Amino acid sequence: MQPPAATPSMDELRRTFREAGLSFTHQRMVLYRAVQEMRSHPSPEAIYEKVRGEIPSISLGTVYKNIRAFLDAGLLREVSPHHGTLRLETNLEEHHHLVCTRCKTIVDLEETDLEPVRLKCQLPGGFRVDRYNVEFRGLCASCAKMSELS
Amino acid sequence: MQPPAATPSMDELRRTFREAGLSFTHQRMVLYRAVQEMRSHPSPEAIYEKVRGEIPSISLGTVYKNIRAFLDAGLLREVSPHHGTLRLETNLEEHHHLVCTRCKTIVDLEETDLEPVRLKCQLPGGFRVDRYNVEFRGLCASCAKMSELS
DNA sequence: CTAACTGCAAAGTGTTTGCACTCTT
DNA sequence: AAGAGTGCAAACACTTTGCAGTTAG
Repeated sequence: MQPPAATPSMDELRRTFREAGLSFTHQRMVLYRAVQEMRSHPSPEAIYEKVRGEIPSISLGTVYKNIRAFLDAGLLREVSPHHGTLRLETNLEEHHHLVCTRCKTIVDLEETDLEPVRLKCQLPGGFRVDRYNVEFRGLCASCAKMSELS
Repeated sequence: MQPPAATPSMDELRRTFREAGLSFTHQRMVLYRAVQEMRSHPSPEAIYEKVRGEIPSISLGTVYKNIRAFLDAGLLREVSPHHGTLRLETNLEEHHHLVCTRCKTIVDLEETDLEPVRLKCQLPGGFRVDRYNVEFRGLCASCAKMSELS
């Protein structure tokens, strides 16, 4: 269901890091490989636990610093643009979201603004869906304008 | 674009709270109305700021406790099931998510598993979409089984 | 040799909890 | 009167930051 997650060779990694402007350290390499091997959308803590098997002396701070470096370099992404603070929803109807990834503004789209989403495949065994929601990510008008100026 | 957000009358609120098993207090009422008036998916902090205009002595703790009460009662929802902890994404391709709201597991669906999402309307002025992602929420097989037992 | 990275500990956020007091029912 | 809710402060969980020592380029 996922591409085979071919663990990249040392040399490929060297290049990847260099292109991202990151120097090649043992910790960094092990961290990167660990995340690639975990197909499970891991948390920093989960990555830390896994990597400790290989580098027992690694610190959680290093894990966080490297995750941030990977994110900034576009080597990794965050699942949700709203981790960090709780955001509340008043509209209990089925609806969708337009999210500005810069200022975090959320705008609702009504369900009827979209053609219904249709699955072409079966869902993984036994998963019971309650509802779905489409999230469009991008920049709102004012953030888009600001980013053009730079 | 949103239903008129008719601020509920005192009596309607009394009933709403009673049905939710919540007693009717001044703070609660002002909080609830404030959230309904803010069509902006507010954070707890934003709600606190707004409500302080009306009840300067209210505490942030009370705001959090009431938000939790509203969430538990289904009067409010969280925008993201993953606020709280950073979750990382290895798959940089366009794809979608199946999320178990109980154990927070995330499973990827490939883009080709879905018919393309089609908008029936214009996006609000000037919004620039980079990508979109469909999030199916529900219970995974094992969590579904566990919840049947209770 | 210099700049970047690591480990550790301290500081920051955002959120929950415990407790004495007050208000709703 | 009993139970629920409030305010305040302390405790927590998650994440970032600062710094001295180490390593990569």
